[in-house]
Amino acid sequence: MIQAIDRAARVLTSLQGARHLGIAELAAALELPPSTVHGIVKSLQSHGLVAKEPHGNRYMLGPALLKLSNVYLDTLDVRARALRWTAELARRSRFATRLGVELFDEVIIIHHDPRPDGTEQMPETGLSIPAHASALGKVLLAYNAELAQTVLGSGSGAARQLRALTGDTLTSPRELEQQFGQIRERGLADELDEAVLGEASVAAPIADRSGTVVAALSVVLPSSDWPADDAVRNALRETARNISRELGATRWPN
Amino acid sequence: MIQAIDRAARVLTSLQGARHLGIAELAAALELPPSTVHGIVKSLQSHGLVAKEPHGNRYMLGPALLKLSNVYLDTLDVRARALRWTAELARRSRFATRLGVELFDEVIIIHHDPRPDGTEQMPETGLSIPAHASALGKVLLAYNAELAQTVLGSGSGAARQLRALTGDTLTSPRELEQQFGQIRERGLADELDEAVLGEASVAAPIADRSGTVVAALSVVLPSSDWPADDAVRNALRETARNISRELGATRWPN
DNA sequence: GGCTCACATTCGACATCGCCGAATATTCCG
DNA sequence: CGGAATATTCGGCGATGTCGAATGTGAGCC
Repeated sequence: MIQAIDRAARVLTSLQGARHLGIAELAAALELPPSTVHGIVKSLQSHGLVAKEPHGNRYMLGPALLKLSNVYLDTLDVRARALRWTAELARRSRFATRLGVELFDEVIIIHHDPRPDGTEQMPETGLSIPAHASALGKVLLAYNAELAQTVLGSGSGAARQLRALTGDTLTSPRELEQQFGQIRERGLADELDEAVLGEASVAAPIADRSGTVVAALSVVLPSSDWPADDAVRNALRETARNISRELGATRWPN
Repeated sequence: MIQAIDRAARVLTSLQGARHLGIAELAAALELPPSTVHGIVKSLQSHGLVAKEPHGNRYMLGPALLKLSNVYLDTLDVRARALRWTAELARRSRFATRLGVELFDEVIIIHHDPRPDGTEQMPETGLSIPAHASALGKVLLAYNAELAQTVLGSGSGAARQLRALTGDTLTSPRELEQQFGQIRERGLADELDEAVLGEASVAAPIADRSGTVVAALSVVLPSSDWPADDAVRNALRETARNISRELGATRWPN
């Protein structure tokens, strides 16, 4: 791990959490001398990765990130191939759909089709949700033991507490692990009020050519509509299968 | 400029251009030994800024960029305040609108309202366009001499050629500079087929509390509808003014 | 309006940290 | 199954980034 790059990344992460920070604040956050932080920030700034706020002397994330992230989305094969299918799923199910991939202990939404009822809804692409608190995340965890290991805690019976987002968030690794067997069996994961109150979701795995689960697809429904009826669950499973097939998968988990 | 961070940023830029690259290809692009590049890439990877492609051994941009860019957009004051206004402008003008900020010699679109005719349109947020080939860019250049300096070439009468995107792109710094006076006078910049054939646009500056132009707003119209009629031009100017006012500007350029 | 303080920024010397070449492991070809 | 191209690991030398002190700058207070 190259020290300077590690520090630079931590600067970006700090700004991600705090939006606007001065050199001194950053220095405190990273436990480094201000002059050191200044050098890092200047380097990042010269590439547009951070920007100085117009008239203050604090720094914020920079516009280059937007360009990079746009290219990132374009390079994702899963996403490109999934778009048509998810739109169709949203239309048929009358619910919003999400496509997510893993980012450490979170799921990041790489595509979102709003619920097709004509209401204005905030686009969710780019949002990230703790893996253990979402149907998307549970799918990714259930099919990736290594990831589950790192998220749920170090190995054996460690009763590490996970972060609760609502009163219904499952915070015990054991409870979650118990769900994984069922998820693998049914090819679907459920979640009810675990990330956002009033919101539930069902997710299915998407596999690539090698059979690895590379993404998850979910439909999001009001908690009052939970559990989703079989028509929706089947449509979801079918859609995930079709996307997997398009990625070259010959067998898939569900 | 810290060397390691500079190199890391150049890795990201290379991946931005080429989508997928192996260590050897990256090493060639940056003119560095492969082992050096490997260290850099590994460091970036450990923060999710680059990712190894699922089964090849090439690297691509990573999901952390998406999360960062999402926060970047949330951080932008101009954007938050402009949203309501641009939606209204799109509705009234019946054209698509764009909000852009400067990123070196380009304009990056930080918000896009699709043309409200119900057709499916690709979202343009995150797209970047060379500053000299867009109405948005011309506005930003006209009101920022320092920026114009660096984009149009080093000072005096250097006849540096700018990149042509279409046959109609203005590639001579002199021609562009001549437009700037008019732009400042009218508070509007025009562009016709200079970035994309068949597409024209008109843009207006957005100023902040200190009177600095921090963003530009444009309406995009089919070339066949150019020049935009006065109703549209006035609505555009009004909208830009309203946004500026909301940012605390007491005087604005147009 | 002047003074003070806190913060950002610059600079240079020391020592650390990352760079690179060679060796090894791995993957992808034929 | 063999060979080549590529990714990856490792360690010693030296360039590079780090940090403390000095300077510049702005804001807030009396």
